[in-house]
Parts: sequence; structure tokens; C-alpha cells
Amino acid sequence: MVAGMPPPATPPPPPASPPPRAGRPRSTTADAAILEATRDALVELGWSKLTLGDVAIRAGVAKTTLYRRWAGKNELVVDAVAVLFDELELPDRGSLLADVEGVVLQFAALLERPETKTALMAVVAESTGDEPLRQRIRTAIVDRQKRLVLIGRERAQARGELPYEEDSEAAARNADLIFDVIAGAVVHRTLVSCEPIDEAWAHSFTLLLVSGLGSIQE
Amino acid sequence: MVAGMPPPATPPPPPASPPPRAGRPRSTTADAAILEATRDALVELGWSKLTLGDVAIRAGVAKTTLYRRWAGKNELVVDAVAVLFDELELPDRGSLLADVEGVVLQFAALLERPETKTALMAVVAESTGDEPLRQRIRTAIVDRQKRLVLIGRERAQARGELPYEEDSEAAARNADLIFDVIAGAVVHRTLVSCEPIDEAWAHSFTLLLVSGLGSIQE
Amino acid sequence: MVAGMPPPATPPPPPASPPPRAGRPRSTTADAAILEATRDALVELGWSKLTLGDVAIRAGVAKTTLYRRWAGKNELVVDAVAVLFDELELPDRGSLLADVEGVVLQFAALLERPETKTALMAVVAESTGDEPLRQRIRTAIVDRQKRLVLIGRERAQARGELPYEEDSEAAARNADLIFDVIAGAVVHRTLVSCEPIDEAWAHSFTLLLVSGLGSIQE
Amino acid sequence: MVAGMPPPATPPPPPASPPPRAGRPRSTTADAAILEATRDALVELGWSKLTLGDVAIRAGVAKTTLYRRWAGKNELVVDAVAVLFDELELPDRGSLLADVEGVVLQFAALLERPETKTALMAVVAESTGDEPLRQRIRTAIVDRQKRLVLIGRERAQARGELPYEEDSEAAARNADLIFDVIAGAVVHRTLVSCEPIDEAWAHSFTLLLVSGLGSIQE
DNA sequence: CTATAACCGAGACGGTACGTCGCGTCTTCGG
DNA sequence: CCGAAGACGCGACGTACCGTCTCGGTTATAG
Repeated sequence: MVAGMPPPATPPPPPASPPPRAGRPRSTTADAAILEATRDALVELGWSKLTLGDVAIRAGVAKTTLYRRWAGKNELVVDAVAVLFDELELPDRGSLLADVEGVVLQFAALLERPETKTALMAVVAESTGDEPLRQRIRTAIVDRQKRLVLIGRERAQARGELPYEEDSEAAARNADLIFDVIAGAVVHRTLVSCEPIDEAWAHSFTLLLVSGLGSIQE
Repeated sequence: MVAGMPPPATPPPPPASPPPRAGRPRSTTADAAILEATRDALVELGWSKLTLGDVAIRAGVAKTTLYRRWAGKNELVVDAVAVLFDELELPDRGSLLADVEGVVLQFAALLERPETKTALMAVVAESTGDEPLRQRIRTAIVDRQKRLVLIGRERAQARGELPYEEDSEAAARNADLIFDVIAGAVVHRTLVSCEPIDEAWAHSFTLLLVSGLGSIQE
Repeated sequence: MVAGMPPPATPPPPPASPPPRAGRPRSTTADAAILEATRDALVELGWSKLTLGDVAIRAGVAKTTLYRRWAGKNELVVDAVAVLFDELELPDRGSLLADVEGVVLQFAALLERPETKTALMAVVAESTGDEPLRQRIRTAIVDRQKRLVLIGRERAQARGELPYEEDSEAAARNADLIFDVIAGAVVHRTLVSCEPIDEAWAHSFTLLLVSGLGSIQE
Repeated sequence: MVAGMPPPATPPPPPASPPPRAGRPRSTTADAAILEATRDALVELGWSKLTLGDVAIRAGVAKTTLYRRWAGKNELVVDAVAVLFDELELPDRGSLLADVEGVVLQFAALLERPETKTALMAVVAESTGDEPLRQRIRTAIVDRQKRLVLIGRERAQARGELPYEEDSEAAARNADLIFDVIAGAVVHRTLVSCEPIDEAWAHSFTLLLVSGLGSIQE
């Protein structure tokens, strides 16, 4: 999740231990402290009033240390909130309807948290006209959550609720569509319309979605 | 859409002519110039690099004039982009499916414009923890577009494509749900997933939505 | 003391009543109110924090009214404090020594007042490189007080304490010198050295001055 | 003469070398550049039109650097002109009369310089109601020049022109008095009366002063 | 008795400078 | 070589006054 900035800049090859260069190694505890401090600051101050200097102080770390590891506020915040999205799960509730409803409520709960609420839209806004940031958001947050759609479909297919698709390309398109509909509706309801997502809404929405699914599956 | 800052702060009651107070009246041409300059600057610079000082210069106006009328960048940008959203229309294309598809494509085209792309998410992000800003967004942008859902439903009901709802409260809830689904999906696809919305996607999505509509109409 | 700005701009010929032009005449009460408000503001805020807008409010007058009558802060303050200097008198105390000591103490008391303390040095500083202002200070304040030196000398000459001078030019030079010595010493002691002027100091200084006078009177 | 702002704020104890604290040290060249730029700006613009932003540009320094080291315009200008006053000297011209006349002319020449002319009165005016500034002026400018009086007296006493004083307290009072008289008269003549100080005036004044000295020396 | 002219209050206007804040970089010291 | 500390150049912030202007309304003299 963390990406060293100037030296590696890209995630090092997973199994290969990074060649132990000379000099003092980077503090391993600092990363975690910084990311947590970032989340804390997001909760207290919100995106626009969050400053890297403040994060550094909260983390008990020098500002230079921070810039050595992240290119700026955007990148730092993406990493800081990305882990929160990985908490989403898709426990088997026995039916496609229940599975979707469950993930909708989970996602809604996540978006109610002040750190995600303020950070998500902000980094997306910043990613307009910042291609590297857009990529980072995709790999760190968006694409990782598509797994939920895939798992859910697989499970529904195993249950016989959904047919197996032969055209793998169309299947991918459908997964993307479903992902955009679910994530989009929840995000819009929560952050734009600013209305709470209760079980009633989740149920109505899920019903709408699952009912509509049949029509695009042939 | 423009609201004087300290004195009225909220849109004055429409039919009441503003009582001609003493002193030099505010320049009527300045507002339009400022809002246009704001949109231009958004296109060229994007949200985060837009400065009020720069807007003032572009508009040929003093920075103080700007602060006299808007509380800050957020409020200014909301007003500047709000008018763009009012351009959305719902021409009668003969069927609910076609109507929805049309508005989806229109909305997608609007979100492709750089000024809306960069501004919308940003002000929504800022509205977290800024209740007045949230209200302004709702009244200036969000609520105004719900009319499209209402018109579309009415028209579909007239065509017999949708039943008339008796429970007006449930009808309102359904309208909100549909609005969140449409707007959310389009926004998410465009700004988060960053994939273009072509006619194929619009068709698939519309099919999914309209098919699902039946299931929540009883 | 008050000088209309654009129309007369220069003090009108003293005995000639200004030709009663058409239109509403200037408020006669406003001038006094403004000058008093200026002195009040000087006491409370000091020179550098005094603003014309504030003076206008205190005087219950529009800012434009103020600018119609004075060219700016400098001119206004000169007029506002000038009257205070006219309060200085030279009562006959029976001897040159006593007369000088008396005026020294009077002058010191005047300079202890916060409005003169903060204003005098400030306008003098501003008069550097502002010839019109310099003239105004001279005519409104400085030259008017030279009368005290002239009266004192006359009186001392009548008493026989000082000889009558024949060379009128030299007499003028001497008067100027004495004026600079007295005023300068008192001002410097009060405002630069910031030490109080008590009777002991006044006595020592007067002794020094009067004793020295003999040496330049031939 | 230069004083760091937040940390020491007052001139550190002379012999103690400043403990080399952590972090990047302050630029040593910047101080001199800033003070010189300040003097240049004073000459060109005068006190009231001098801006710290402009000084920063002239010095090739960021505005914040300036504010890090001085509290404001007043303090900066005091430091900038203080060094000029240290140039005053008292060469031995053989007699008390000549010595005084010499220093009067030197002082007059100093006050003719535009930077001192415009700055001195201004900072004195500002020091009204600003006790720290008053202290700074005293320590940086005023008290340092009293040395001239002390040296002159000593020399005159050595020559037998003046008696040695036994009461050291009275001696101090006399020195202060003489200082105020000399400095005051020169300042007043130069800046208030705005008349040039030529040798004739200097001679008359010196004669007056030195003649009067005898009367307060017993 | 009505013009007409100059005044007045109020307040918005284009400017300039302010003093602060955060950015991202740099330069030092010590580990 | 890393990390802390902190000064640096830079640029934008939002505010305060400046001196000017444009209003509607008031109060005089002149016709």
C-alpha cells in the first residue's frame, strides 16, 4: 500500500527482498504512524484543512520524512484511506439479494465515516487532470473492490440464480456496469443527496438492481 | 442563482422587488462576468489551482468585489456551474427507455466538460462538514435536477408504461431512489471509473434500470 | 483652520465673506464634529491605526463629506491638533526666567496629551517630501507659536532684562534659534528620551537657556 | 543590532556564542541585504510608502523571511537606520566650543539624509503607545549617542574648560539635559522648522549652549 | 413656487498592502 | 544514508483602508 517515492517509486517485486543498500534503513514504524495520523487529521479537519505539516507533527515525524515517501497530499491520503476499503467483505448470506443488500449496507457504513466521506470525493476531484493520481486511485481503491462483484456473481451462478456467461468480454462489461451502479448509487445517496442509507433504502435498491439484472444477462 | 452575501445571503423571495436601499447599487454586469471567468478558469486550471485573485483579474473586477458577493471559492464555483446543470432537458423520445437513455447521455456529456468534471466532486467533498455549502449545492444543483425524474415518470405514466402511484410518500422515495441510481451510476462511471459513457453503456444501464423499475412499483 | 478642498482650496481672503454660491451650503456643525472625532480617535488609536472611515463614523458623517474638505489624513490631523497648540499662553510671571519656565511646563503638558504626542511627530515625518503639508504645518502650528518667543522677548526688553536689538534681521534669527532650542529640547525630552518634564528639569533648562542668551545678544 | 524575532527577541548576551541549535541556520547574508534594501527604499519612497513586500524584493528575499526576523516595519526601520547614527564621531578640535560645533554639524548632515529624515520622526511617532518599540529605539539609537556628550565633557574637563562634578547623579542629569538640548534643537531646526543648519547657526547655537553651561555647573 | 445647484448619507467600486499559512526544498546536526 | 529540526523562496489567502464613484434624498438660493 505504501510506495516509496524517489528510490523505488514503484512497488518492489513482491518476493524479492529489496537489496539492502548502504546507510541507515528507513524507519518501519513511521509509515504506519503517518497513515494513521493522516486518518486522524482527516476526521478532525477534513480534506481541505489537512496539512502535511500537521500530519508530520501528529505522527512525530519530520516533514522531510513524509515527502521522501509520498509525492504530496493526494497520494498520501489515497494510501491512508485505501486500507479502509479493504475491510469490505462479502459473507455468504444465502441469496444474491441478501448478499447485495449486505454489501450495500457495509459500503454505506464505510462512507459514513468522516475520513472516507471527506477524502474520497476530494481525491477523485483532484484526479481530474492528474493521470498518475487517477491510476493510483484505481489500483489502490477502485479495482480492488470489483472483486466483490465478481465473488457475488460467482456465488450466485453456483446457486443457479444467475446463468453462466460465455462471452467473457461481455461478462467483464456487465461486472463493471454493476459495480458502477452499486457504488455510484451508494456514493450519490450518501455524499450528494446526503440522505442516510437505511435498510429500507438498501432493500429497495437491491430489489431494483437484482430484478434488472435478468434483462441484461442474455 | 447569484446571492448577495451579507445582506440577503439567501435568494430573496422571487416576486418581491428588492427594496432600493441607499448607496451605490451593485454592478449588475459584474456577476455574469465573474461566473463566466470562474468557468473559464476551471477549464484552464482545474479546481485546485483556481484562485479567486485570478478569477477577479479575468473578470476585470477587484478581488474585494468578489468576496463581497461570495463567501469563498466553494460558493462561487457552485453558482458558476449550477447554470450548466439547468441546461439538461428531457425531450420526449416516445418511450421511457428512450427518454432515460437520452438523459443519461446528456448528463454524461455534461460531466465530460472539464469545468463540471473538476468542480462537482470538489465542492461535494468540501461540503462534508460544511452544512451551509451542502444546502447551497442541494438547492442550486441537486434538487433542481430531480425535476427530470418527475417529468419522465409523469410522461411514462401517461403512456401507460408505469402505473400511477397512490402513496405519494412512496412515490417521492422512489423518485429519489431513481435519481440517485441514475446520477450515481453516471457520475461514478465518468469520474471514478473514468470510462467513457457511450451509447452501448447507456443502453445496457437503461435496460437494467427500467427492467428493475417494475419490481418496486407495487 | 478649515479649508474647503476643491472649491477654494486656499484660505479665502480673511475679511471678505465667501461669495454665497448657490446650492446647499456645507454643514457648519460637521467640521467641528469631525475635528473632535479625529482627536478622540487619535487618543484611542494613535496615528497609525487611525482611519478616515472610522473618523467619519465617529463624527456621524459620510466619508465623502470628509474628503470634500480635507485632502487626506495628514491635513485633517494637522487641523485637528492645531487648535490645541493655540491654547499656549505666556502669562507675565515677572521675570524672563519665570516666563520661560512657565511656557516650558505648558508646552510639556501639551505634549503629554496622547493626541498631540502621537500626531505631532507623525505629521512632521509625513511632511518629509510633501511640501504642501510642510507649509500647512508651518502656518497652522509652528509659526503661530513663535509669537510666544516674540512676546517674551518684548516683555524682557521692557523689563530691561534684554537689550533692544537694532539689526532686525539678526533679531529674527535669534528668535528662531531660541524657538528651536526651547521647542526642540522639550519635544526631544518628551518624545524621544521619553522622560517626564518636571519642574526641576524645566528650571535647569531655563537657567541654561537664559544664561546663554547674553552671549549672543551683542 | 539585528535581533532574531521569536527565539531571542532581545539582543543575546554579547559574549555567549549562540548555542548551535538544530535545523538550518538563518542566512547570515540576508540581514545585511535586508537592512540595506530598507535604507534604499526609504530614500526612494519615504517612510509611508515603504512596503515590506518591496523591501523583500529589493533584498532578493521572501517576505516571510523578513517577518521571521522583525516584528514589523517599525522594528525593521529602527535597525536599518541605527547603524547610520553610529557613524557620528567626536574628533578633538581643541576646544569645547569647536567640539560641540563639530558634532552639531555632523548631526545636521546626518539628518539631511533622506533615509534618516523620513524615518526618525516616523518611528518616534509610532513608539507612542508601543513600549517595546520605544525601548528598541532607545537602546539602538538614542542611548548609544549619549556617549558623545560624555566624551565631550570628559575632554573639556581635561582641558580645564569645565569643572569636575562630584555628585555623579547630578552629572548624569546634566548630561541628559545637554543631550536633549543639542539633539532637540538640531532635530527641530531640521525637521520641524525645515531650515538648513549652516555654520552660522551652528556657531550661534553652540555659543548659546556653552555659555549657558557655566550656570548649571555649580 | 419651482428650478437648479450643491450638499449629504450610504455603500459599492478598483486598488494596494497587509500579515499569515501552507507548500515543497534546502541545509544543518546527530545517530 | 536516515531522521529531526527548521529556515528558505514562493504563492495564495482573506482583510483592511484607500480614495473614487454613483445612487437617492435634502436644503438652500435664484428666477
